[in-house]
Amino acid sequence: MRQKTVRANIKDVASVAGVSTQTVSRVINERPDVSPETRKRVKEVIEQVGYRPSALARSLISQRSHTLGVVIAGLKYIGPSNVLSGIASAAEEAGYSLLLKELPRFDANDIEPIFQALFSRHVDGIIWAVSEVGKNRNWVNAPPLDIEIPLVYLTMEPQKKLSVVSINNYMGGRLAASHLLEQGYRHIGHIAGPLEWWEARQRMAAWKDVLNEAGIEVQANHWVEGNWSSSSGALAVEKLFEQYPEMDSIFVANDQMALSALQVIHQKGLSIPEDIGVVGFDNIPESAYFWPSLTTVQQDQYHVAKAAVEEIIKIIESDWQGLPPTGPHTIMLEPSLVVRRSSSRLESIKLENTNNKGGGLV
Amino acid sequence: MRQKTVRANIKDVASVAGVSTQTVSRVINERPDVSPETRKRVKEVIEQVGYRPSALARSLISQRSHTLGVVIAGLKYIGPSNVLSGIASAAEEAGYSLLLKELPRFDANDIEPIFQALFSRHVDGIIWAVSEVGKNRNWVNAPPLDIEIPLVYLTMEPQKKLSVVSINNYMGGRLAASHLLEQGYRHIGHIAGPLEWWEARQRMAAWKDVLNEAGIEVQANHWVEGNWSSSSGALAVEKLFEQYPEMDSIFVANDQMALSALQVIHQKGLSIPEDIGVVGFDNIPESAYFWPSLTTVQQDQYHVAKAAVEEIIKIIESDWQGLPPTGPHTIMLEPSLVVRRSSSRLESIKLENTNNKGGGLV
DNA sequence: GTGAAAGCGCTAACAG
DNA sequence: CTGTTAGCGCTTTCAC
Repeated sequence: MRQKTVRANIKDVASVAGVSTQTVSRVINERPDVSPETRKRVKEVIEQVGYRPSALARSLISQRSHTLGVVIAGLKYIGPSNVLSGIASAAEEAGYSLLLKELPRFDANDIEPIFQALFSRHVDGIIWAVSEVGKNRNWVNAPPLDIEIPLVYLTMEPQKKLSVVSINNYMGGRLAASHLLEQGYRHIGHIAGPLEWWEARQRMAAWKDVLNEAGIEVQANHWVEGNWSSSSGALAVEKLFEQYPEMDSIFVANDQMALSALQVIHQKGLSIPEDIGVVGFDNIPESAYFWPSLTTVQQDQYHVAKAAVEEIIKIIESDWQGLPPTGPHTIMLEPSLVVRRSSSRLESIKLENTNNKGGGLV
Repeated sequence: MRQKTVRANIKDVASVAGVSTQTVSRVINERPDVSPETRKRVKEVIEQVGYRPSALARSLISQRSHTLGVVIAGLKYIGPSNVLSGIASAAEEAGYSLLLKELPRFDANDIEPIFQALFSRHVDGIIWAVSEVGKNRNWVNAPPLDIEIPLVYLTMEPQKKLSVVSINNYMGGRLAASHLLEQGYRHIGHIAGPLEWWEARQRMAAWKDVLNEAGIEVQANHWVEGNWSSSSGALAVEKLFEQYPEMDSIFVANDQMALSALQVIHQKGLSIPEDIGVVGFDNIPESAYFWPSLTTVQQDQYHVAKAAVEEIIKIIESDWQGLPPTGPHTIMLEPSLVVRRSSSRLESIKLENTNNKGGGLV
């Protein structure tokens, strides 16, 4: 019972204006070779009948959709949604639309239908914005279909043959651990993210390296694995206190876990940062209002996302212009440290000097 | 310098299989009227040449894209991203793709290009998932273009002629205020969200009504307006203490502001919930780990979103089947109260009885 | 400057 | 059961 199309099409415009469809086409594409009068008349008719060119028909013939596929997971978490926000605004700015697919899980491996759906809608490129977790990158060197379009990955171990854009998690971990050393802490524990995650492994490796370089031996009882959630953080910190009683500070792999760590430490009657220093990772907006305000590593997801969009559009445009394909790039953005109360044992530290978002209540 | 199309199309399949394109079409659409042998052969060829039907071409001819437009704002906040997550999974389940547009601001009013972009890509329906803020609904009764496709709004004042899906914010506010009364608090202050927001007005109105019904007079100095952010919450609570010294509890319009309220109250040396009770709104995952854990109103954004998708798909399918258009619906989902430590002055209260997400550390 | 014809990849309608 | 013809809405030759 499909109804006949109601919206005006190029033919309607042509016949009302008394010209051919080609002429209308020329007008809407702002081509030079149309006489001013004709152009004016056609434009009026377009206004009048409310004509809107069909991007679908255009894509079909031009083989370009000006649409990017975005694959993401965990939108209910703040990180991925920041990423998506960055992708959306960068794409908008560049005149591209976004076709969104959310994976049901971070380590979903049934990706073929995803690619199918995106290909069949002729996206010009794909941004794979799912963090590297477990074996969810197994397919990258043996893709499910021939991927003949640009593909940029967000947040994964750089690989020669792939375009990857990521925050440098390892450097972030180093910032955190080094800072605790500078503050005079020497027994620095670690609450890791789930080690299936590349990001968690990087942060942990940095912590180890920094301590080793300072001549401090890292032992198996000095760290515990969490799962990013606040509840896992609470369990982890309890365990850490048990197995590492000399501990005087903790580098926690994200702010959510750090939040519950703060709470457990309070309950033990210990004071922060005097007895125990705490540093988190992410700089979620609330962390400035934790009690005490949380020192943390700032990673700018929004700009990583922008960089990814810019990269993919560069590739698309250049290979549409027949330019030689630029080889795959790796782009690593550097995180920064936001120093707040939870780690500031030395009074000389100036708080919030790396962050303009308004200070915590110290 | 556009390259000739590389991907196999229906003609290629047809000629390799030695049948007409029509037969191939019948096979990919699982039509019954194809002989088993032909079907088998065609399917083999499809496999072999890696043929993927073009959704674009199909949409063009069938006038259906199986794509939904989603317009949203503030993706970097947790609420909107939860909403989007719900929309994404419900759409996926129903076999629809999503074309995403993020508005640069909640009260953006330059919506015509948004509609253009969505229409020109022939979306089957639009979910307007931007909260009602200020005058950003001015256009609903005089749309920028003829909107001939289903449109469902999320989170706005119900209107007779529109399909609206929302959490019942007013009831949420009532739950919060009533709970504080039950706990024996009598001087209940309020930190409102920005009153440009419909949701903020609803929550505030409920607070007023509940107090009035209990015979408590609400005065202008009993509330302060914030802007949803933690920093505004800190300022608001300071101001509230000044202008309403007898205050013994606060209903805060979201959890972020409640977080900084807790912090300020601590700094004043007051104890929660004994001296001051606090109730928030949203139930963000961290709120169970605030200090003390936060009583709050749970609104299930994810399910609101699902309801919206189901509603719009119902409309789409029914008017594609030529059924009489079902009139616009209003769907209101009820929030629930999650009782935690920050408001539990009476010991008899059982904590966390309405929430299965694992308790706060009380 | 402008138009006619062909076709992007697919499906509806009708033959046979 | 299967093929032919036409055409979705647009753009790209190539005439005139």
